[in-house]
Formats: sequence, C-alpha cells, structure tokens
Amino acid sequence: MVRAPCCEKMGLKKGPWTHEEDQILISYVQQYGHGNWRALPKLAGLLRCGKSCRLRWINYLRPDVKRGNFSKEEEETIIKLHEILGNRWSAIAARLPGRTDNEIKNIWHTYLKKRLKNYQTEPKYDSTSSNESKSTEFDFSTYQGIESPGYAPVSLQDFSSEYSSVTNLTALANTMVVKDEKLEESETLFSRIDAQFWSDELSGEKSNMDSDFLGVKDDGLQFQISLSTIDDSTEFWYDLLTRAGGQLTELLEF
DNA sequence: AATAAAAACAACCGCAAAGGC
DNA sequence: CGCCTTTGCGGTTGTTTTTAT
Repeated sequence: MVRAPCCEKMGLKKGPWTHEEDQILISYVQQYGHGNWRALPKLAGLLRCGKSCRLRWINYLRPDVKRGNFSKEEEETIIKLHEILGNRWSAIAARLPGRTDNEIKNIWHTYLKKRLKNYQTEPKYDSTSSNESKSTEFDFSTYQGIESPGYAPVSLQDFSSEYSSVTNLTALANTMVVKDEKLEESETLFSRIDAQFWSDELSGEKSNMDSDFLGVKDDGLQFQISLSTIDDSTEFWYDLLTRAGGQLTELLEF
C-alpha cells in the first residue's frame, strides 16, 4: 500500500506559493519565530504542511537570502568545494553566505556540471603545454620538503609557501607525510581533508572562516590554521589534490 | 507568430539524524 | 535505552521561462 503524501491526506495545499501565503509566513515568523515548523502553519493560518513552510522560508523568504545570478567567484567556489565535499549541498551552502543548498544544487545540475565536464576535457594545469602533460602521477618535486615518492616528510608551511594567499598556515605538529599508494577509494583523502578543515566535529574552536582555529584530531594531534578566506584554502587544497592525480592516498601528520 | 525542446527554478518526497521524553 | 516526533538533507519531480526552429 502506497502511503499518501502528508500534505494531500490532510487536505493541505501543494505547489507554488502565492504572494499572500508568503506574506502570512513572513509576518508570522517575524513576530513569533519558527520554533516548531509542524505547528507553525496551523498557528499562522496557512493551509500548508510544516515541511513546505520551512522550505519556503529557508530557500526564498529568509531576509538574508541572496537572490540573483551567481558571480564568477561563487561559481568557482562551488566547483572547488564540490570537488572536495561532493554532493553535500548544505555544507557547500554554509560557505557561500546568502546562498541555499537548493539553489546551489540547482545551479550545479543545470549549469556547472556541464561547464565542468567541458573544462575537464581540456588540460587543467598549464594550458600551454601538450595534452599528455596532464599526468596522473603526483609530482612530488612540486612541493618543497618532499624528498621522494613514499614517506617523505614535508611541513605544512612548506606547502603553503607556494601559496602566498594562504596566510599563516601552521601545523603545530609541524610535519606531514605524503603516502604514495594507489588510490583505492577516492573518498579516503577527501574525507581526511574534510575532517581537518570543514567538519564541525573538530574538537577545537572554529568561530568563523576568517579566524584561526585549533583542531584536535581523534589521534590527539593538534594543529592550528588561519584562513584568510575560504577561497584561498579551497584553492590550496584543490590544487594539491588535483596535482595528486589519484595517486596520493593519505595526508598524515606524525 | 506558433510551438517544441531545453534550461532554469521551485517545491516535494523519503530517509536519516537529532532531540525529547 | 527505546520510542516517537521534529528537523534537515539530498534526490527527484513538476512548473515556468527561455531559446531554437
């Protein structure tokens, strides 16, 4: 037996919101807030389910929602964050003030995915060189402090020195290992990076993206990072990961 | 100008996580 | 601890708008 949709079975309205409904929702939330979405429509006098009200508010009516076209910078940021975070739209949206996960998801499916596909058919780095130059090997010589493929120690500062826009990137543990193994699960590296830089599960402090924060990984290692902007750090990791070309499996501190 | 196709956008649905009791 | 409710997320679908023929 197929379960009837929640709204229909209650005789609630579905589909596009009218201006009147918007006004009712806005004035109600402004006056009373939205403590309980399920109860809200009844209290506000809307023939909608709470889920629908929440979505309408989050994606459209919220005062801090930025409407209009995405800037080039925003598009680039989405592409790079998607490379790192995958389809975690809310996580991506959290790094783009005023943009919603739904909006980002839409623009990804309708535009950026195609753009990226075209982009990937061309050499990603050094467009002046031949097509064969896009190696799948990780070029260890690219980074200072890496002596050879394998277990080559390299400091985070060494990584960041190539990126002047990344300010004060300091690892308290000071040393990293780049482990050279075949990439079995592409998510392995990304999840580690994510855990270090993006996850709220860090036991350290991360008040906002402009501030220093101190992270403590589950193995007890501490590290301190100062990010000038989200774009800078994204650029840094995006570049590093892309250059890894599928060969870099782990980034470990020790 | 009409209409079909494609693109863009808004909204819905199911599921899982979180929170309260 | 387990159950129930609520919330949030991501996938998907439906509707509207734009573009091409």
